[in-house]
Amino acid sequence: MSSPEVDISKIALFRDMPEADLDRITRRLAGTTRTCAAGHVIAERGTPMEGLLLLLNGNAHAEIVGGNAQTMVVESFRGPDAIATAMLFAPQPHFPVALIADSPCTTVEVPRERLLDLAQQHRSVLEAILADTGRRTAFLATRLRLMQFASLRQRIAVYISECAPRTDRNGSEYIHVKHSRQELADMFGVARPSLSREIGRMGDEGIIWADGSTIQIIDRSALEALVTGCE
Amino acid sequence: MSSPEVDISKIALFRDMPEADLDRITRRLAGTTRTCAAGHVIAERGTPMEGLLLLLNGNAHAEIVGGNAQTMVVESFRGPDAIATAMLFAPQPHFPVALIADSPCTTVEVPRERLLDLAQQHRSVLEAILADTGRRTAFLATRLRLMQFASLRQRIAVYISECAPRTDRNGSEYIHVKHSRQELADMFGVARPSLSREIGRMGDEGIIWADGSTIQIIDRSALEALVTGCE
DNA sequence: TTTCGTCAGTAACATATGTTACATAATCGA
DNA sequence: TCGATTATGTAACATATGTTACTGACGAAA
Repeated sequence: MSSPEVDISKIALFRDMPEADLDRITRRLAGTTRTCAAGHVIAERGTPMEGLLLLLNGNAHAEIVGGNAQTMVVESFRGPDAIATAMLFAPQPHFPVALIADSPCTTVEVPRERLLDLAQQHRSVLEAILADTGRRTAFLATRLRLMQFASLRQRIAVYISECAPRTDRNGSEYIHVKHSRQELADMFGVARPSLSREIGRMGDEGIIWADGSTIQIIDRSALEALVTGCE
Repeated sequence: MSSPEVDISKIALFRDMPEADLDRITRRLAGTTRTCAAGHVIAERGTPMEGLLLLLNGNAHAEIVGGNAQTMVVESFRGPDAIATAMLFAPQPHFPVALIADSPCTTVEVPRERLLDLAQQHRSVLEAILADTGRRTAFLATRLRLMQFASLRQRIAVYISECAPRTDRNGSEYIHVKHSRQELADMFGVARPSLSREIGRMGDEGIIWADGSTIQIIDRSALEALVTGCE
């Protein structure tokens, strides 16, 4: 393990930090990286957290696992990024979700005390940590509201309107879906056939038209009505 | 508005702060308190946050409001306490939930920059803020998991087993429910008749026996099986 | 006591989503 | 190109919960 593999300068948390400090941290972390093959579990739910987990490279996602095989994907990460910032300082810090590698991942841990030192020394780090935890809290609260009060149809509508649609020459709007139906279903927290059925119905009613990874927006106002209905 | 009404020394966030600093903050905040009558809205969802909201006295609760009349109570606060710590430093800080006064409330706001200063000066404040945000994130994640993967019956079982039961002379365990059925239903995020029905069924099956605000645990192992089934 | 309003239980029905199974289409490797 | 695997659409049925409406119990006010 040589130090060049550790490059934390691209992580938003350390964006405004003096280079000297970055170097010091990097040197300390050198040789403590861990790797994880694609598809494997980086951390299960409940794993105690000793420090801040940095995803140096590779992609991963966080998922909530139910009693049965059902899962819900909560968030996706592309390295380099800091993971689970918010939980690190909770009374008994542990991963609230399972963390799965989507591609080969390299990770490293910054000890908690070290991070606190940095936050006190550098206002930018302090603000970055707090901004990050705030962002994730907002995300979870929104997610909770959507899961509780929005129908699957509404969640689909929200998703589509968040994917910036492109307009072709004929003036019709369409989006390109970057996920399989199973992945979409996991993101929405429903079973795959339920998603297919609902997309089918929305097609029957002339709201959208789905063909593979392309979804065309037929009735934009109907779509917007669905979105406003749950915000 | 005289300063004695502002007493922030009981707020966990400032627990370990030197008295001199406490006094300084208190003096600054004097005269800027706001009051809110019972049942009224302290802050709607989406209200921009300028600073940290301190609930000096009174009780309040946070609720997520759906498109229809449905609501879900997310958290309850008893003053003095700090509210929505986590959101304050998000990119565009705003209340992710609605905040409702349960009894007459007095609140005051600590400007964000002031709080950042304190966090940098006093490690205890820094740790308290981070611990608080972490705690709430964990809470939301757990809540999300329960709402997504646990049936109403399981959520009832979790609730009951979290209410420390008392054992009477005959050895039977019972709990005292401090909420009306409507309040319980709101906490579970379901309609009141659905809750009644499920409690009734659990009674039929000999798991619990509910009589008004008293719930007796008949079959503790069945209850525990429900709880383990969703963790 | 009577009356009125609130709370809680219940039943009938409506709806959303899960579950299972199957057929077809798409993709990929040999 | 072929066969195998995987992804997707679809249908029939099961289940959980929402919705509405009614009833009785209880407590406060007249």
